Amino acid sequence: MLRLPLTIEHALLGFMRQRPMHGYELHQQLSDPVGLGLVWRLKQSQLYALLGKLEEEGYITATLKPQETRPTRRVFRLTKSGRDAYLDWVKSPVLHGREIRQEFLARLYFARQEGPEVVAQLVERQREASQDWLAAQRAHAENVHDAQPYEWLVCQFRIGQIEAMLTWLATCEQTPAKTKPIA
Amino acid sequence: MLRLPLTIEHALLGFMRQRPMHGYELHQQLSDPVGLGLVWRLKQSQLYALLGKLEEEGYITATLKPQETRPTRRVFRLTKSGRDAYLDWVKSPVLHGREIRQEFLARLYFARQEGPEVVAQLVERQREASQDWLAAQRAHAENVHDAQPYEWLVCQFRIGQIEAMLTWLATCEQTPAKTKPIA
DNA sequence: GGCCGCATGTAATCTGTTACATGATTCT
DNA sequence: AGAATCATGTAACAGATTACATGCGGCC
Repeated sequence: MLRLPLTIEHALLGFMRQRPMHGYELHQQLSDPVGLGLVWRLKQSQLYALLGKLEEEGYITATLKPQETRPTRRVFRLTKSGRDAYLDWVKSPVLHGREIRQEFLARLYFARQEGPEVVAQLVERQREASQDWLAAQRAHAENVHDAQPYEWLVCQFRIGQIEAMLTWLATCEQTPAKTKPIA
Repeated sequence: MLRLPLTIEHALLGFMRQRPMHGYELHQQLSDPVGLGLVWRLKQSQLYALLGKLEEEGYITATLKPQETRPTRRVFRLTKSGRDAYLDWVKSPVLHGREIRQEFLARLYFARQEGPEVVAQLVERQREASQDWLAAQRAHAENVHDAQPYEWLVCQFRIGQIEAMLTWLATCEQTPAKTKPIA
């Protein structure tokens, strides 16, 4: 399986997994002010560029849907390769603290739509990764305590951020997605 | 006073404030593994590009220093405008949570070299800003609690990060820079 | 009549990264 | 002999942002 860099491309795949969508619709989904729009934003032109790239690389295919009065839509759907890349992404932890704000929150968004098991898996794997970071930073902080006060402060900052994240991860598991009313 | 975007350019000014430096030396300072290298890194080519820009915009001036066996150095020093921009920067809080990891830690690095009063001012102003963020996020979290669980989780995450930051800010003030031994 | 929404993009610009180029000196 | 350090950059490419282009329909 090909591997995209861990970026917003996967979020696009995530939307197309819900159902086939055209560019304009994807942009609206992405801009939802109570959804992914909270953590990531993308210019329209950039979106079309990324869709072109995803198509070239075989993660999605386009079919034309002529409209009566509007311009013809290009509707994109996932290929097998796109589905695999997405499913791998949505369960994987991020590897650096700096990626949590956007990348992890995006994964969580889609994991919640996949269901509680996927959320649990994502959260658990992220917890393990984060605990490793924490241990490393703590060890490092001890070594440099007196000799390198600035480095120590940087460590302390990171330790605090990671601890807060671990606490928060627990609440993620306990916060279910809105369940659809059984109409 | 002209205003640069809040970025690494100011850190370059900060080094040149300590003493005039040439490009290669700036790059070494910036890459110090127990100093700014912990939070920001810059490619050599990018550094030279930024120095050119800073010179064009009048924040620094260059003088040539021929070496005997090595290539001639271009030594940069701050202009009045560069000094002003730096001094304003090093005392100002960052305006978004995402800027703390790099931008704030960089300011702290230089504030510590300016002395405890500058650290105190930077920390105090950042605390005020962060407390405002915190209040806003808390208010928002209450409003969306049941209706928008994902948005609520995003809020909770931010609240946790800001709280951890506020705790850490206190330790910043209490951690003095290495004092030079009175040789 | 003028602006907003729909739906597609292209072109120019800016920014940053990677790689290359030069050439002497000191370290292994 | 070969690698690393000193010291300057340039050139080519990749990525993202900004602005522009088109054209119809509905709303105020």
